[in-house]
Amino acid sequence: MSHTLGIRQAQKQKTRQALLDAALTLLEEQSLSSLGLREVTRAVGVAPTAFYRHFRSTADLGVALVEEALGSLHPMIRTTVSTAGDSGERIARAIELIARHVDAYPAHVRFIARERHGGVQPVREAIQAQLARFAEEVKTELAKDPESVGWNDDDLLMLAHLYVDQMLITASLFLEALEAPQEQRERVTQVAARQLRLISVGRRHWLD
Amino acid sequence: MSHTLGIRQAQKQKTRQALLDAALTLLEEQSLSSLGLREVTRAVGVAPTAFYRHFRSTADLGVALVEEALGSLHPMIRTTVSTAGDSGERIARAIELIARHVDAYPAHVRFIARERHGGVQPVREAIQAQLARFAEEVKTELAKDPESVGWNDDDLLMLAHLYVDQMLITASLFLEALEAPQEQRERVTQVAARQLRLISVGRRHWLD
DNA sequence: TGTACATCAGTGAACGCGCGTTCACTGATGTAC
DNA sequence: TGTACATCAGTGAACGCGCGTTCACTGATGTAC
Repeated sequence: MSHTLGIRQAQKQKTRQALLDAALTLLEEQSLSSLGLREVTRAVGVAPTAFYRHFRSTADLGVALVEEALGSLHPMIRTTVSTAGDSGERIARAIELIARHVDAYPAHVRFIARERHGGVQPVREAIQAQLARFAEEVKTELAKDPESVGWNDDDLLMLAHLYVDQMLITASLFLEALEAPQEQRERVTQVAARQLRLISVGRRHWLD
Repeated sequence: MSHTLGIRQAQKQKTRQALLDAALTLLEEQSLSSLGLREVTRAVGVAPTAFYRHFRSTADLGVALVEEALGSLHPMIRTTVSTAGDSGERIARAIELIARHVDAYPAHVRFIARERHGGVQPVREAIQAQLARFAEEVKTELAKDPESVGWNDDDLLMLAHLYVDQMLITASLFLEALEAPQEQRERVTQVAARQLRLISVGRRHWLD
């Protein structure tokens, strides 16, 4: 008994997704706190009142966008941290993954960077919550690493946050370089790699 | 021949400052891209049209706020980096300074964190420019440190950026903890100190 | 010092416009029998 | 399978409101003589 969604539900989801997509596009050039409900419905081609069938407000839509942008990222982050290979390879792989993600979902990345400290409280909180989850997951993976022998919980979490923050900084730099010449993107890659390397050197000698 | 400003100029500056102050207060709960010119003038108690005597637009006012928030920070940052003492003392002093700054100018700090990736391009660019200056200045101070013997320019700038980003992350954490119990503020202090310590360990062993 | 004119920060009315929200509605889809 | 009723995603008109910008203005301050 497979669950075919029903025509009505399927159409509703399609409209909802169209609203999310349109909002994300509009948010490339403004903040959520200035995004108008009418702008969004106009871009989709539905009546303004249709908006209310899906979201209470643009803030509510913003929270849904956080889920869309970050919800699916957990497995990727886990595997990136726990990937095999020596330190240099792991760093290169992680940065490559970030670069690809920014290429594939630039609007999502921009949205998160922008609204992390943005003017809409529920959205800020949703992002903080997801990032805290990331940090916990990174910590769990770090704990399994042989390099973490002798580390206490607080220090592992501290390091996990450092990695998560660094990931966002790097993503944000790639974003700024999206339409820049290849040369600049390579400079970002290099700087990000060196920063991660410095952190991993610090990690290796933490218990000295 | 001291330069007393003249009554007219003095009054004009006073109004301009009142507009900046009112805007900063309003921006605690929204982003610049949704800040209205009428909101600001209403808060000050002048006619909406008076706004144009001082700024072309709210974006223009935002750029002025960047200057106000970051322009005066350069000497503080220079001295913090180049301060004497062992590594632990320097870290504690730097974090103490950040905490005090956030206490003294919370609205400025929030504004910078919010608009660094915000929806108003000229403001974003003004912030990036100031942060790039900070990084250059930190690099210059780092270069004078005996620990930097053997470091090349790229690595020094990479480290400088790491410090600047870390400073913003820490400031932002203190901001979130502003009205939280003292306990949480101490946790922020501890995590920030450990992260800086890890970076300084990495720095010490960079050339191994 | 006094006078006549210039400057210009702030005013207040007016404008057209798009906003968020309400409401009763329509008609395709879903469901019960 | 066919019929009668229920559901509900999307509509369209209407509302009151605050927005940014224009314009000609006022009256205190500044300047030239």
